[in-house]
Amino acid sequence: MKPVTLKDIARQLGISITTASKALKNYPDVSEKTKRKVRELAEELNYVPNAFAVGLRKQESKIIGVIIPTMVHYFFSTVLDAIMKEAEKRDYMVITMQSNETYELEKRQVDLLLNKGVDGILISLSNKTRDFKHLQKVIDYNIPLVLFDKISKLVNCSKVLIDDRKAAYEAVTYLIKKGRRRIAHFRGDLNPQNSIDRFLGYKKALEDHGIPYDPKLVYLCNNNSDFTDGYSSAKQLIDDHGEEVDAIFTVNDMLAIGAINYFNEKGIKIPDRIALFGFSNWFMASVITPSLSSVDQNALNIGKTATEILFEEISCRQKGEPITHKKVIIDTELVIRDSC
Amino acid sequence: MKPVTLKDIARQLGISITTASKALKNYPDVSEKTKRKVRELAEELNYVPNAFAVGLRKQESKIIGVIIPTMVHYFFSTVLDAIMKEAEKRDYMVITMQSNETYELEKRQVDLLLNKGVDGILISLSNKTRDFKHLQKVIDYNIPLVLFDKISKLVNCSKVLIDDRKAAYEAVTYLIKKGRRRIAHFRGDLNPQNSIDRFLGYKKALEDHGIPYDPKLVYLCNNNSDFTDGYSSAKQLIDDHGEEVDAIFTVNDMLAIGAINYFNEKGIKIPDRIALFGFSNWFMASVITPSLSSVDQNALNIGKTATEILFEEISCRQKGEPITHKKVIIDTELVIRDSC
DNA sequence: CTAAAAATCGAAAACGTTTTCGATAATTTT
DNA sequence: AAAATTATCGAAAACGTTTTCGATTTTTAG
Repeated sequence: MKPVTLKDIARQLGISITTASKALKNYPDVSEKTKRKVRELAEELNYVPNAFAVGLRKQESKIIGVIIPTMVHYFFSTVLDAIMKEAEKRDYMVITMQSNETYELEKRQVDLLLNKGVDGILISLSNKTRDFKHLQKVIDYNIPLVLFDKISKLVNCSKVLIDDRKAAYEAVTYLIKKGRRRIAHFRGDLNPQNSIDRFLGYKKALEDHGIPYDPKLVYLCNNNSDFTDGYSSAKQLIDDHGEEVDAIFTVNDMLAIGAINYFNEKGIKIPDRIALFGFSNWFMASVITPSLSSVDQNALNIGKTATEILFEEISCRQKGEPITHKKVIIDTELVIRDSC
Repeated sequence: MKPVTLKDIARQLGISITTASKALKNYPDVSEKTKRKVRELAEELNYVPNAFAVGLRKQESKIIGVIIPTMVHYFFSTVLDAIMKEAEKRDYMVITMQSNETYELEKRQVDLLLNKGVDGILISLSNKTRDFKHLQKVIDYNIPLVLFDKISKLVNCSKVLIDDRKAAYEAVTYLIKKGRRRIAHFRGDLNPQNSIDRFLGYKKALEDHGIPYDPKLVYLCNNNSDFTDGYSSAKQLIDDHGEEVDAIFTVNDMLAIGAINYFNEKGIKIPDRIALFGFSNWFMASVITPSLSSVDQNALNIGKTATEILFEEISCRQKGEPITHKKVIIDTELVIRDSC
């Protein structure tokens, strides 16, 4: 079974391919009668335009590309969900690629997407990306590009992100308002800007409320993909400081959950003896006992906004209008649960 | 900045487009000297073949399509991870679509993928899909199709799935071997075959070990996307049967975790007083306290195998060889943790 | 040195669509 | 009835690649 082409329709109706094409596109120089006949036959034969031919001719693919560090992650799969739904609304399809947190893959995937002729690209950068030539290439090719979540200030394009520093500040301030004074922080790796900003927000909240910042209360947790790191850091924290510490703000929910497991095991009461505040509002935060307070990143909104901006730029480009880049900060929200 | 074409290369070297193309494709009727010159210039100019033109000419897209009910789900995002990695190995890209568990979307998305000229399609069917004309269309178009996880016996194509009945049988048998006698079952909706099979496995395990099947111990949980259903069913179970019940086998981990939350709250000891066994081996199962025993579905293996079969069929089709459909059962594994 | 064989190249068609522009036919105006 | 206008159509080029096949040149064989 071969797909139906304009040629088939034209031949059956005894008209030219040109007229058939124009009839379907509702050109004014085709009679109503012919238009009707063409449309009816096209419907009957289930005609769909060949995407390669259209792409070749019009230089547009109706596809956008997305590159994320990893798929298997509540935040990213949620963002992707929003992206796909926005794309679908506009009859667009989405090619997704995983950089696996490596620069080489990310670079290669940008090339692949460009060569596929995608009409726009969304990227959340890998932690290891320090060089931006691959992104400059996208810009040089005049393909709309929007960075989200993991962005870089060095690239001249639209960006959608949250204010990590402010969000962390609010979370820690909440703990302080609840009477906590010795607040530890489990911070993340030094690379991604996010964890630095969250740390800075933590520090600023302490200072603004007259609580001295104590570096001995900050623990570096390198391995974010596992909750054992949170577990062992919690143990270390108790060993180091004993009864003194009354709260922990963690750079993500995984670490907090590791800590909760440790405290549950040792019979250390949450939140009475120690309170916890996570970050990301992972699905799991609502499921663990006690449930975990966390900062909601509004992943759906990030995905939706980034995609909307991308399509604005795509439409500008098609109309030949100049493109103005935007930087949008998505609001975060404190979700308060039993852990504090 | 315009992409480089064969024409550009040909002109700069004073040769024909034909020769340039053949040089890059290593045809035997091009001299080594010309080949070298073409290849060097192509490298220098960063030439990449236009995907539309290649697609139009060769009738292949180097893209496969994937339709899943939802992206935001540990199982599906893991399968997708495997699919994307297998595709990448073969220089293929993946277009993903979400049916959102509706037949209409699934049907529409199949059409969109076909019209995009994808070289193959992987689908995990929506719960609501009862009609398979859209899949028959794929087969009629001679596009390789592989169903995974949520499959249908009525479609003549390759399939990759687990043996739900056997897996449930093994899980319940494990509980019995551990001395449990009154084993309840939280079952899922009636629609997807999976939950029926898991129920049947549960029932058969009881019967094979001389434990009478008691329908009063089976609870229907409709809402799988939330753990409140597991919570309330656990409460109901205790209200109905009190001390009598000593284990629960749940159709998924979400329900088990809801139940754990209830038992933790009421001080009902797990596994002493009641044991639990989940299904899917969700990431969360290892994180909750007590950690949850579960059936691992081997999502990575499902994705990998399905994709491998798809590419085999794609390659057969290209060579004009006949395609033989396969049905592969992926092994599941009991992951024993603290809940039993 | 000629004939046959081999090596090297390029013209042209094809994939299916879109769009420009010129041609013809039908209609209206003078 | 002739001229001008309008309505309707189709030929052809273009998008960039691949592949067939014929043409030319070079090499080898006789």
